[in-house]
Amino acid sequence: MTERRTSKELTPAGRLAEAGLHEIIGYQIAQASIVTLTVFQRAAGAALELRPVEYTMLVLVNENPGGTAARLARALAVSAPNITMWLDKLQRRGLVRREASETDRRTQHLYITDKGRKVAEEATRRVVEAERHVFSHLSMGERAILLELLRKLALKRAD
Amino acid sequence: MTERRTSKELTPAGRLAEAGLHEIIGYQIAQASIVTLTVFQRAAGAALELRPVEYTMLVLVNENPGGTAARLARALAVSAPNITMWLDKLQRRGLVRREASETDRRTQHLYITDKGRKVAEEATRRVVEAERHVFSHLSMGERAILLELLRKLALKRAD
DNA sequence: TATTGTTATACTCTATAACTATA
DNA sequence: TATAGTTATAGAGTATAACAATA
Repeated sequence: MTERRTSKELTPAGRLAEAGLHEIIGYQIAQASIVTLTVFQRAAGAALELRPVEYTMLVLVNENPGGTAARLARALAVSAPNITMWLDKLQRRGLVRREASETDRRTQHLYITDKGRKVAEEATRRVVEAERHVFSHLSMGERAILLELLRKLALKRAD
Repeated sequence: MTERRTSKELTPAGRLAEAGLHEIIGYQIAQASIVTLTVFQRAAGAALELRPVEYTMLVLVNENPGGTAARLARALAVSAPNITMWLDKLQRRGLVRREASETDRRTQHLYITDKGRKVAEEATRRVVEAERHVFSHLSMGERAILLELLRKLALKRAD
């Protein structure tokens, strides 16, 4: 009676009943992130020695030259001491550069280096390609809708 | 030129340009999970002293009485030593119960306690209510589609 | 040989507080 | 007073290997 369940009612791995979690967005997001984190790690993280947060930082610094560490920390929901640590790591590897501000001497402006840009672009190529492959069971339309709804969800973040 | 961007092209928090990440599912999932983790923590985690993984374990054990720790670990992508630690915690609080198997003496069957069931149900009530409120800018249809697509995404997990 | 579960241990990452410097 | 950034430190969570018991 409880054994003959359709796969839609079972956990993606482990085959456990999960009806009570079916409508909980947080659970489905967590399950989905297991996949996306694995995809990132295999496609780009391992080869380029980048954590997800490091990759995101690189891309954001690349697209927002002169941005500050504080804004980066807000965008990624990472604490101030934490962003310092990650920036230290990226700077030691020569991927980003810190520059003292002339107008506000407390802040520092962030810039990506040529090396950093190459790494970021290579990582993006790899991730995009890997996701295209792994998620090929979703149509282009479904992927577009998913991305749109995820963005809408994330808009609920406190600024 | 680069300042007057529509909010759709900026990070949900911090207001940084993110065009290069726009089509990356992993990034959008990560941003969305910042929201859902916060919602969980505020609505249920803090009051009931439950981590997301603990809540999920409770629900899955409740729905799969007699299931084993190994299957639970697979469902949650948690390592074996890790599931032992989490089960220890839940058992110490009297929320789950371990029972030696009679057919396979290596395994142990997991059962939720009455206390554990109450906690799980209370947590679910709180999370469902909180998500309904926080994500009210999504229509019922949009939420249904989002859940369906997330499930489809998560199906790509290796078993 | 492979699997279940546990212990031991080191490592990564996070959270908090305290501090400096500046606005 | 508030903010940007750093340092110090403790704690949470994870990963790995090694192990015992069983299949």
